[in-house]
Amino acid sequence: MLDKTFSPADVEKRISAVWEASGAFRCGTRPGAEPFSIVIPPPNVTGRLHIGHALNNTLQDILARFERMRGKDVLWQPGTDHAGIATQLIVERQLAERQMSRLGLGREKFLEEVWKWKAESGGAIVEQQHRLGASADWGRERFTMDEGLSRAVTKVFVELYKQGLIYKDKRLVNWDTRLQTAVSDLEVENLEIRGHLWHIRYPIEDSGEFITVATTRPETMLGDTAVAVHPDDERYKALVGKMAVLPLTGRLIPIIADDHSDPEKGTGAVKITPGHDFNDFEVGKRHKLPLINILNKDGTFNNDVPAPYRGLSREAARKKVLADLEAAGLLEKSEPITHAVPHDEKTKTVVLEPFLTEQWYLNVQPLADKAIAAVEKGETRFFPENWTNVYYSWMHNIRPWCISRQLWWGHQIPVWYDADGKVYCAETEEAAVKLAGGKKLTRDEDVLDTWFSSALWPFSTLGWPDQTTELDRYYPTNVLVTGFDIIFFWVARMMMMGIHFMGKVPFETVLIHNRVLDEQGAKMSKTKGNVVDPITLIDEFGADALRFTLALAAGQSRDMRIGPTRVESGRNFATKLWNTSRFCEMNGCVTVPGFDPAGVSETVNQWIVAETAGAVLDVTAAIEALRFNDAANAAYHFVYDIFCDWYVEITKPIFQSGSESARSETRATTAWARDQILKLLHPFMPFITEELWAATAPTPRDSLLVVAEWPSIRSQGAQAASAEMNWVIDLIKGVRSVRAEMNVPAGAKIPLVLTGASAESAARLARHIDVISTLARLTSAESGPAIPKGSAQFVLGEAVVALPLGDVIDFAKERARLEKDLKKTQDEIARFDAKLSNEQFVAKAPEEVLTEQREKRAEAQALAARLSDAIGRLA
RNA sequence: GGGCGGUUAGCUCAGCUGGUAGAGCAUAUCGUUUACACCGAUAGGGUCGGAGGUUCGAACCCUUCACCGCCCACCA
Repeated sequence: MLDKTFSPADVEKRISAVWEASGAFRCGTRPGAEPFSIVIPPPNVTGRLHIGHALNNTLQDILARFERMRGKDVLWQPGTDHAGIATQLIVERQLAERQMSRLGLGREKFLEEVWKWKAESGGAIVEQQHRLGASADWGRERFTMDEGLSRAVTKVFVELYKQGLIYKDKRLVNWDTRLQTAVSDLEVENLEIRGHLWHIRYPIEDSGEFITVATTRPETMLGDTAVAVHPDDERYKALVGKMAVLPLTGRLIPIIADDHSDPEKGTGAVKITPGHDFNDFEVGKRHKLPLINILNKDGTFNNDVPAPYRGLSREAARKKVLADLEAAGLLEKSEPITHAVPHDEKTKTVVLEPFLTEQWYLNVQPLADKAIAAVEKGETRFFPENWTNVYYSWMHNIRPWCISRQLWWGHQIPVWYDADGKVYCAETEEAAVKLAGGKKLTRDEDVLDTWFSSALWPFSTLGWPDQTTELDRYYPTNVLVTGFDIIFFWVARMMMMGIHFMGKVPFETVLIHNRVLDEQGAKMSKTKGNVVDPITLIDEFGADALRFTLALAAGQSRDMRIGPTRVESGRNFATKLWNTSRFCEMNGCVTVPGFDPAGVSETVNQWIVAETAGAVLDVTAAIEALRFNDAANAAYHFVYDIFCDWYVEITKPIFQSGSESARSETRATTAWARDQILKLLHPFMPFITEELWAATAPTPRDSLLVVAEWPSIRSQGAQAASAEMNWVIDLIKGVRSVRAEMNVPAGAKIPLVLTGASAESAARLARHIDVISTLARLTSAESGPAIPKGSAQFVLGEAVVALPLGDVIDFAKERARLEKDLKKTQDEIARFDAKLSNEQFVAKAPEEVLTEQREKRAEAQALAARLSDAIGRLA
């Protein structure tokens, strides 16, 4: 017997264990079956599941479970990412709390600490994925720093190096002054902030004149090596070639002409600081200017600036430079402006500086060309399609990828140097030493960008570089499910690496899902404190409720809003499902082995079979089309509006007073329909459906629901049955509506007379009299020739339904109600007439539209006639 | 500066190839009839952001404007 209420917590825990023990999530157990594979976007191993993950994982799980039920050999590949910077930062912070430091520990000890932290916290997010019900092949879980994946990383690096695509270069990078590592362009976020534009006078050598430059970063003037003006700028033509005296340093710097200078901006003269500005670096190269580095790695000023500024932070230096310029009378003015300043994309802090360092770069251009072509050829498709443009625009403007990081946590670069600094790139130290002819070598200290290993995920997790059977069977994967924020970071790079190393795109479809916002539509962030924790939601409402809510919200728009009130309605739906299953159980609706839905003879059963078949088609088509919201909606509508509201209600009088054969057929059909519902909902709500699947069967089922067969239904006589049941439903609805408007007490039973009815309608009434009487609360229901006095009336098809209410009826009210309906109908007719008398419309509209309009007009006409007839009879 | 989304019922959103709008939540009224008050019945509620245009016909196509949001860019 099912409990009175559904308690998700107990059930989820138990069912999880059952699935795990059954091996249902394992790939490769269905040898002949068509493979279907998805790789999970690996979350940060030490992270926590956030609502975005919950959405992402839910959608993947829906696909995995759906395809598994359709008989495919499903591999959903799970795993986690080492997340270099984020993880290293956390561990450094923890060390700081214990008065220890990374540098103090040294590389080896520090890495031990990180591994320890990974071991401690690394299970958490995977545990959370389990709680969500993720049906990944957990036995195959991978970590980007696993031995096998590390081998893939090394091999890829070495190959790319040999191909000349990886090289070392000394140029400006985005330097994180806090972590003291390079970061890639993608990790920089330009944020608008309020600042000032300072106008500074640079004296011209041997003259009393000045040239005024405008800058938002006055402190960098200490590293200026030129002033640039536009070649065509008449104001400054005479000054080109002269020297300016750089204030505070006394250095002489040339005034040069360069297109970079924009006469419209600032003063039209721009200070050039090649060591600390990307544009100026280029200008410097063009004009062979010296490059002065004025910063230490931590962002403080170094010894190449005049003594008073040495050791100052950037902020302090700015203050002092401005004060000193002011004192020297060289600060002309400052105007407040808002301008974009590079921030660290994760922490939103101003820790980045353009900084001259030597780094490893990957020339991605040739890989990008192939990756673009693959999408153009349709080998990989984005869904929704408009994300293709985002992919293209970035790929078309791709720049060399800075892949080295000055961190310790990550894949150490497989490069060794001899005493002369000569490079030996090899997969192992032994191989490098061999290359070097036995010389003593030291390894490159740096590690690779985290995304370098993530880029290999679709094949490294399948065993590459070994030629495994999994690689053969599951690559390329079918669909990648991810958010738009990592199209560049991850999707694009997987495309490039996949094509380059596997010769094939890594996935056929890229499903870009919504970004999750809070209920007010704000981006969730820890600082704002509006983060919705999916685990809290699961605790409160159950995993099924959360999943269903997420699926329902997963439309094609860019964002979705999620919060407790929405999940609550998902919970209510789960409860509904639970309760309707209890109803089935209480009425002895037990699955009948070998039940043939096409063989039922009761009209209502034929109807529910047809409706079920329709729902199966809708849900199936929607999931296939990756339209999760449509799929969830179709299932919801069927369960709620068709099964619970009508079928179950209609079966009540049958169970109570139907014939033995009708009752037994209806029991079997109800059980069957409930089973189909459990199947349809399983991808969305796996726990409760699996629980009900077992609990509603008197003897153990042939299989768990998770591996049950996805329904495909044929039904017969559907159209006639549907027409009949829809007529019955409309009749009941009509009565209920009149009762409500006439304020007939809910407890009061009333008689019904069907007048002007066709033989078919009369027969329908007779056939379903029990059902109609119960659901419409009638004392009697019969066909009759005339409308009794004192009747409320409504039109049903060709017939008029009369409800003789006697004293209860309020004639004024009834008249008003009917007149309102009549008015509405007449307006409709007028609209049809206007249309149909429009020659243009008649001439140009397609025949079927015309016919349809004529039919609708005729219907409305007939309805109007009956309504006015009814009104006439009231008098 | 370039690009992309969005603007539909009080709120959150559907509306796939053009035939004058749907759901959930919320609201109102009624309600304990064999599951379910995490419920049921009934009802109200929209000039589909504005303005033009194409069309017999536009929420849907085109132009333009407005507002909101996102992404990219070498914005001193």
